[in-house]
Order: sequence, then C-alpha cells, then structure tokens
Amino acid sequence: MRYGINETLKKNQLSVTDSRKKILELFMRSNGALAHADIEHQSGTEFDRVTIYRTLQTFVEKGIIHTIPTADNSVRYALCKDECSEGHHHDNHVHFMCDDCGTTYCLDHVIAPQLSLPDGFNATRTDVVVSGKCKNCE
Amino acid sequence: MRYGINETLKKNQLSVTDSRKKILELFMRSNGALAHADIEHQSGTEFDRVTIYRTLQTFVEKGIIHTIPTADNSVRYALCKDECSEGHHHDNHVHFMCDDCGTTYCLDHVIAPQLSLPDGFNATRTDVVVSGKCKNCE
DNA sequence: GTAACTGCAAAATATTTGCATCCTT
DNA sequence: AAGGATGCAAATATTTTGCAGTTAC
Repeated sequence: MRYGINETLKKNQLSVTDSRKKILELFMRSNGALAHADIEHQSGTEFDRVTIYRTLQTFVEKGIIHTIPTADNSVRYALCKDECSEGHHHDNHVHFMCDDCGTTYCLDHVIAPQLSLPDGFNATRTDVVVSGKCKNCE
Repeated sequence: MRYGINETLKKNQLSVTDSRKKILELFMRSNGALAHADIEHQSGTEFDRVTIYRTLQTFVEKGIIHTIPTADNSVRYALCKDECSEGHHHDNHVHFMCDDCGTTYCLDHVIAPQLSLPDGFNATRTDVVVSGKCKNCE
C-alpha cells in the first residue's frame, strides 16, 4: 500500500502546503506521467507557474517523483515507487508514450531487461521509452 | 560504408550549403550525439543559431538524424543508420549518457530487446537510455 | 516566533516566425 | 532566373532568480 498524501510529505520532511498536497494528489490519481503544463491546467489558476516548478523540483530532490525521458524530449514526471529514496530511485519499469494523445503510461509490469555494456561503461540507471499507439488511440 | 557528406545531402534532395555540410560533418566525426549547443560551439560563430535550428529540423525530417531521449530531457541528436528513411528510422541500439561529462554515446553493438507490451499497446519505436559513468570518467 | 513556502516581477534561456537578401541549381 | 536557404530582428515559450509577504509548525 502506498502512503497517503500528508504522510508522504511528512516522511520527506516537507511542510504540508496546499500546492504540495494538490500536486501530489494529481500524481497519485494519474496512472502515468505528467508534464508541467498538465499540472498547470489540472490545478486551475490556483497556483503560480513558479510554485509548480519549485514543487516539482523539490519532489524530484526528495525522490517522490522522477523525470522520465521521452521520445520528443518533453519533460515529464512520474511518481517513484516506495523503494525510491532521496537521490536514488529504482525504476526499472518501462514507459510508454502515445504518439496520438501524448499520454504517458508507466507499464509497471513490463520490466526493463539487464543489458551488458561494453567495458568501462557503468550503468546507474536504465530507462526504456516505447512510443506508439496506446490502447485508447488504436 | 556510409555515404559521404555531399552524397547524403543530394540523396535527400537538399541543396548543398555551407551550414549543412559543416553540421553533417560534425555528426559524422562524432561518435555520439550532439546537442544544439555542441554544434553552436563546435562550428564557431560561423552560423546563426536559427540556421542551426532549421538545419537540425530539416535533417530530422529527412531521416538523416534523429532525436534521442535523455535522462535529463535535454535535446540531443544522432546520425541515423543508412537504413533510416524519411519519417521512419530503425534505431534499435542503446544510448548511453555519462552523468559526469555529459557525453552521449551510441552503443551500436548493444541491441535493445523486444518487449511484450500489454494488450492494446502498439510500439513503433523503442528507445533505451542508460545513464552512468562512461569509460573516460570511471 | 522562525524558518520555510508562495506569489509577483523580472531576468535568463530556449525556440519559433517573418521577411529581405543571398546562394544553389 | 527561380526557388530555396540564410541572417537578422523580433515574437513566443520556458525556466530560473530575487525578494517581500504569508503560512506551517
């Protein structure tokens, strides 16, 4: 079971503010990744753009969310799993981005494979980004 | 054997201009991916920023280069393989981005595996991005 | 009460567009 | 000569920074 909103914030020594609660809630409700613009729209005019930038940055630093690479290099964020800790997230599932609707999914059950790299290369993180048509845009 | 610079441009119905030759040359000399800023620096003050943007966009449209996703969502480009054609590139090798020096490598010999996706998801492209320390930053 | 967080203004950066001029074919 | 490519100026978009006022604890 995932922690609640307030719990998660406290666990990370963050004060519980409206913007943090709201933004974290958006992530918990979403089954995929969110871009800055998504959050801006979904939260209405409630918060300042800058607050959203800073909140996202704070969440990334605390390991609550992480950025995911996308084929079009747009910046998107997704919730980390519980095991993630500050600065180190273990996120070995695959992300899928729909070319049509732009929705980004976390395919929790598709695991990124271990790769053997050439000598001298040391992996700390492996991201797999699949693009195509999602189940709603077929 | 890869095509020469002028050959590649002509093959894609592009007129052969100084900026295109120079930028394509930079890609052919590089063993990895280049960002807009890399090109701007490596070409000196020879070309306008805007020209670089437009040249990169043209190359992407023609399938000469493609963007690669990166863990930090910076926009980087790499040469497509010869098999790439307009709008469709087949690029199944893995990219590696060094956390220290920022260099992005194309690991041509590490092949991205086939993944089985959930029902309803159709992949047109799969990118694998590995981050860590490269052979020069160990 | 104090430290931390937010909103506003503004700076810095990145990207796109319009148009006149120049270059390739 | 004609069409496309470039350079410059400027419009847009994105992200960061500084600071004063507000809020959580």
